[in-house]
Amino acid sequence: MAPLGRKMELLSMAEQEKDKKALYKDTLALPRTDFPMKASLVRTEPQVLARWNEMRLYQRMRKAREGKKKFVLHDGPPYANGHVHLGTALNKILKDFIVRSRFMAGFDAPYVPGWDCHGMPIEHQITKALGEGLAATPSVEIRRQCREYADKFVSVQRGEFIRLGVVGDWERPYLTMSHQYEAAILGALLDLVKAGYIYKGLRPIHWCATCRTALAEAEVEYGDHESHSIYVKFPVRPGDKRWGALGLGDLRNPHFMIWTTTPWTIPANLAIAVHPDLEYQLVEAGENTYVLLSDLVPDVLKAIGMPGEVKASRKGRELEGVVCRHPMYDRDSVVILAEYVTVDTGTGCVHTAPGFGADDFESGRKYGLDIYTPVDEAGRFTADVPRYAGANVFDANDPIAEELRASGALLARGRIMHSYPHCWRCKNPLIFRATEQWFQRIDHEGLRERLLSEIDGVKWIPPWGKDRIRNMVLTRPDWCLSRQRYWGVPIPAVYCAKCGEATLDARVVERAMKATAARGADVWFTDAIGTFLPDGFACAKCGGAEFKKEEDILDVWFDSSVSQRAVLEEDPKKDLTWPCDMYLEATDQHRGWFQVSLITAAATRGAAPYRAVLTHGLILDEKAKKMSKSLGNVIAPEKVIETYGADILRLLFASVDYTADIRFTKDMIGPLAESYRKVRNTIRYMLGNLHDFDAGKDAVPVESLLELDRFALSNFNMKARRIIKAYDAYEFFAVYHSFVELCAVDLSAFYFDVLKDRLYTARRNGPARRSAQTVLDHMLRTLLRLVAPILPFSAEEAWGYVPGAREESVHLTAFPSAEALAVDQSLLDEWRRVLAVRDEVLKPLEGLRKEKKIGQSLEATWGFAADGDISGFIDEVGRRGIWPEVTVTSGWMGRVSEPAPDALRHRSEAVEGLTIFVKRAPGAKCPRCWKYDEKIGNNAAHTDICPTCAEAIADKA
RNA sequence: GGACGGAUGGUGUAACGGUAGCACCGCGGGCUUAUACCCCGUCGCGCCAGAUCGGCGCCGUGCGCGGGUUCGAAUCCCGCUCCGUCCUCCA
Repeated sequence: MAPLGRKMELLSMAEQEKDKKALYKDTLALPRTDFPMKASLVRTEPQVLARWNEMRLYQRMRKAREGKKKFVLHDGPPYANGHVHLGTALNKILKDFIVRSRFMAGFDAPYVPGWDCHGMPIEHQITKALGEGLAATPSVEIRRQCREYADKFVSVQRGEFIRLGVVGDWERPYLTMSHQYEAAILGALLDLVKAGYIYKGLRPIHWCATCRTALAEAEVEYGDHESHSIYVKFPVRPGDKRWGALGLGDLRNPHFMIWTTTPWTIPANLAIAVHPDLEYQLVEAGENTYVLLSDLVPDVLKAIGMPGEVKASRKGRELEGVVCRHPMYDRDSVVILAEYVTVDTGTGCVHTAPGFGADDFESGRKYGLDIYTPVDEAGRFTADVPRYAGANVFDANDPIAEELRASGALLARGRIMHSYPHCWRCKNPLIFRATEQWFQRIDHEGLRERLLSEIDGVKWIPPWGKDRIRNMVLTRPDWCLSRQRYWGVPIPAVYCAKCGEATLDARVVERAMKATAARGADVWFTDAIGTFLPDGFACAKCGGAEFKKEEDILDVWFDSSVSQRAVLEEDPKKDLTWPCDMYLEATDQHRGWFQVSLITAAATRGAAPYRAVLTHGLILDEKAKKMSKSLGNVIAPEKVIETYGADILRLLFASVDYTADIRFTKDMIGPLAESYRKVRNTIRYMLGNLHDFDAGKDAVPVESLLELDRFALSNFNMKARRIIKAYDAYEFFAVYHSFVELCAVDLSAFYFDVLKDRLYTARRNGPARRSAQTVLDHMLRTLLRLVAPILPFSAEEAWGYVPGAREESVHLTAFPSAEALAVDQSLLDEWRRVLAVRDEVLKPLEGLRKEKKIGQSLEATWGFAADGDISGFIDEVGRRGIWPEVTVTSGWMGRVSEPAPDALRHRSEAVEGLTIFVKRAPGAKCPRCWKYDEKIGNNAAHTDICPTCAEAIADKA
């Protein structure tokens, strides 16, 4: 241990050193800025929002591009129910990236957001709240409450979208429940009616006999239910030609055997379905022969308690067209083919009642069978059904089974527990029932082909979107437009009071439309039917003059399909265009909004309403499961915003490939916030070093820039171009990655690091420092603009600190033009080699550090030995005085023939024939610039600093 | 079941059919003139060596699996697995 006195002496020397340092520190141009390193986005973002609101940013942006080429992104309306979730946030943020970046690319990019207001989820909420009172509540009152509910969430969501930084016309969004919009819906319907697209047809739906209403899938609860289980035989009609052709004439008493859990549907049986590709066996049991699916023969024989003998077998396909006799009535039941026949339950011969089952209905359609639905609203058999007319269908199960047994048609009977649909409200079991609905034809006037050719003309991003929607359109059935609901736009059809004939008349629709334009769609419910009927209106079928109003409303998809008309076409300010430039929604909208909009537009306007369609994936949780409220795995955007800020969420959405589904996990946010900090500090560093720079006065012309600066500028411009190109292609993840890499690698790790010495120690207003500042100023202003669409809050905040003249908001500026981003390719090529050499120098410097011979690189110097091209190159670059700056060393020894004994040698692998020698730099450390110099003290005025520093402060101190 | 996607290190994202790269995280070191910042190294696991360059073992080796085409495939082809969307009156 050193004696005490010695220690004190050391201390005092250290302090002296410190004083000296402090003295010269004042002569340095260290970075200075008030732009905080710590973002505090949670606090600052609302302040930025307030400023935008005050300056009316959106309106200013529009004004700034008045008369410029438009880019119209048409907003797909989110549903006005509940709070914004991550998926909606992703959608709106991507839209905002586009609106802002198209604006900055020079387009006039209006954005009118909207909401989908009608529909089930809201009605569901309201009717649930009404409970028992629902039946006594007039429909207009239910609709009023729905409207109120929608209104509430429109304002909730509007606030949330604004908080995300989404810029747009929030003062006049469109609502599908506005009078104007509702009238536009009827306007579209009117066009379709006139053109002959609309017809009335049948469709099977879930029906609650107790509530006497149709149910949506969301209102259906699946729960255990004990059903009957019966096996019933259907005799093949004697002398049936198809059967005869099978060559099975010697089999006695051929029957098809079916199994069902709903005996009450037997009266409506019209067919028996078999699988075309499966094998069926003809099994003799007792007096009869039964057609059974081979795989199920043992099970069935066991169920009916009879031994059997296989006599023959046939493919299901061969059985098509065989005619059987109905076991209860003198009627046929024909054998048909269906893919949905399964091999795990029943007999492989499926009882088919087209009026009472989904699959049955489709099969019935396909085979042209009657959609026979002899059951009324209350679930009672109609007069059409002998012996059971008026009976509740569930009550009829036993008597029907009994009748079948009595006639010998019943082979076995039991009970079965299985999952069965129930009514969400009254909890009673549901029936499936075909009902009359309004449809839009898809094959009318060649519409389907026109849809397909329109699809070809649209740009789909990503490209496979085209195949997806194409295949959907290719096979989609007619569009069922009616819904047995309250909350929507009514279908202004009328029913003849006398004969029940339904009529959808253009004149009536037109009257309804006009009244709706003035007072909203409620008019259909409030006004007398007579006000909608033209003079002398009579039933086309029976001539009756008394009518009842249709109570069904339009599918809400029809509402949103009309937005291209209601919003784009009827825009009162003429900001928007038809068609628009882009629709942007999640991939599920290929079936949804993209498709319905296309159908309505093509049918009523003859073309697609969009030029391009961009789709994104859905948000998944960490286990790659879809985020949904029912799974309880949702992360609310607010959570992210409250903790990190909207810019972080936006950055995250920018960083991922949105074309695929996006897995969203908490641990994604940490690294993201880190990238953000990197970018923020890069910006802060530039701000700090421009505190005394005014481009107007101090900028250096490009040709006079130092070579390093010219290289950095060129390199920067090249990447800036790449980023702008990525914006043009809507590849925000490419923007993000290029941007972060540019900040971290090109700027922070190289240019800024190397530049420090010059910025801090060179003469404040000397050409060397001004040269660097000129480039920094260009970089800063460009960088902020490039990042503005993705980080609008931070970019704006930083913009406020940029010294010198600037626009009021970064969001009122444009991306730099190509000319402003000049690239000197030969310089870049040359510097690629410079940087390669630099990397080779850095390696042995690290070795010196490890040996504790140096701390900072400035404590070292280096030389080289080389042969070939590289040798001349390094010499040549050295003559321009570039090496010490680029490697941050004190001086440069040049070519070394005999390395000093204390030098560290590094033979390069990357650059052939190159060896680098590094060693501690000679001389003393200049307390001002920290470089080592042998000439310290040569200057009389400043005996303790190096000549360069003495020069730098000559006119100052 | 059908249509359409997705599957690269802890995370995100790249690579004309020819060395698996970049950023972030983590870990180690340096700087204190970007002062909770910045720089460098490392980053499948383990071991050895040492002025420096490094060496060895094991597993991975394209991280969904298995085949094929090719001198050579992450990249092209085929089959399968898992996940997602749609086919459903949720929007």
